[in-house]
Amino acid sequence: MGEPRPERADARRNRLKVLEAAERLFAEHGVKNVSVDAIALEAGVGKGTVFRRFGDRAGLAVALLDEREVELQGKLLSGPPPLGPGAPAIDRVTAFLTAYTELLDRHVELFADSENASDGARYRIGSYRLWHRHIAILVEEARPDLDADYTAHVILAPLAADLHQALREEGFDLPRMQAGLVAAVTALLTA
Amino acid sequence: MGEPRPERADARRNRLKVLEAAERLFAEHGVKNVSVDAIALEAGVGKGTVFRRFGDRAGLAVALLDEREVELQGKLLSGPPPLGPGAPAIDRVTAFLTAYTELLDRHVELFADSENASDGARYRIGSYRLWHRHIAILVEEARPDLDADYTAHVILAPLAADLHQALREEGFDLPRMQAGLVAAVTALLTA
DNA sequence: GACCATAACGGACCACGGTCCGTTTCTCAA
DNA sequence: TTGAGAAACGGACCGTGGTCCGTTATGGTC
Repeated sequence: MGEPRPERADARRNRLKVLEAAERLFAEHGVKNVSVDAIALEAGVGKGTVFRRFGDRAGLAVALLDEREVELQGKLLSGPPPLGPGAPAIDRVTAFLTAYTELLDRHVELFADSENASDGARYRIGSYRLWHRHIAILVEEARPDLDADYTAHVILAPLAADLHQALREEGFDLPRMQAGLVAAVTALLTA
Repeated sequence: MGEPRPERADARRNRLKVLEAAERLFAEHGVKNVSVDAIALEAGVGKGTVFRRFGDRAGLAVALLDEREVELQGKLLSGPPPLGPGAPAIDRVTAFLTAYTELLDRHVELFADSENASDGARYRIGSYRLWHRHIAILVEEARPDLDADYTAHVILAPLAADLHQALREEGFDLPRMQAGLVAAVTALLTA
């Protein structure tokens, strides 16, 4: 890990152009109907630039989600309870699941794209790691007899974007899923 | 639903050739290092034939998994307890999860491929449907106060192949995951 | 056996994600 | 200001999944 050199001016310029172009095209045509070529074109940038910057298509989606996720992360780490510290574990988990599903529901397509990293990149990126650690700590608090690390993955699994999307299409609405999830996880964490 | 016309002789011949070729190549080079072109070539068949028959890459994986899954399905529906009918719901769910994770662990790559149907095809195919219905019935039996339909999806979510794969790579072994899953689901289904 | 409707075949073709590498732009220090 | 080294650019290029449609095999009928 060397020092992270400041971002070069042209790099920053292009990064913003790409993000902006992607947001525009995604909003207009739907995430999955927009190719990376199209984004590069709209941004007035070479395709190689997009990949250099974001790694792959999923990375671009991650970048677009980032600011919304960061907001939630901030609330978890230092916001008011029950999302932030200071409430019982079950309440905090419930608050997290509710907030996350809200976010997920509003940006399913983007999440779906961001989770599609053929290899398991999804489980290695920062935000998943953070959600996982957060939940694991709360599991440990509520049910020290369980395998907190693994159980946290179990709790996060139903938040997969493709499942959410499929269930929406099957007629489930958000409140029903939130209620179901909270009920399940509450049962799980109540000794 | 019209009558399903018997399979034509050449079609059957080619179907078997493709399945056989795929199995061979997958075993030798790893599922994700084998292209559909390569399979068609090895099978001595046009690429179009493969797609006509199996729809897409995921469909081919599904076909390869089919016989193993059918075996488990049979045991669920009419085998001896606790997998089959006649045991308490929790025991049946436990037995199912144990058996399924066994299967999943043995064929992760294939499962991963089969679940990669960019759109949510995964949740629409027969086997998922069947697992879901099975679990939903047992949830209903054990915890009639829960939303059985949705809860069944929650219980199946941790069985996603990409998660399983990622956790294996992170050092979790099968018994640990089985134990964790059974513990979680037991807690969930115990009122 | 000849004929026909129909289903299956197969490979050229396309779009897309991702890589590569010669060219351009930036930064910073002298 | 300039020059050198590093970093970023960008578009030609590649492999892959998936489609299309003219050609060929199949199996029933007379």
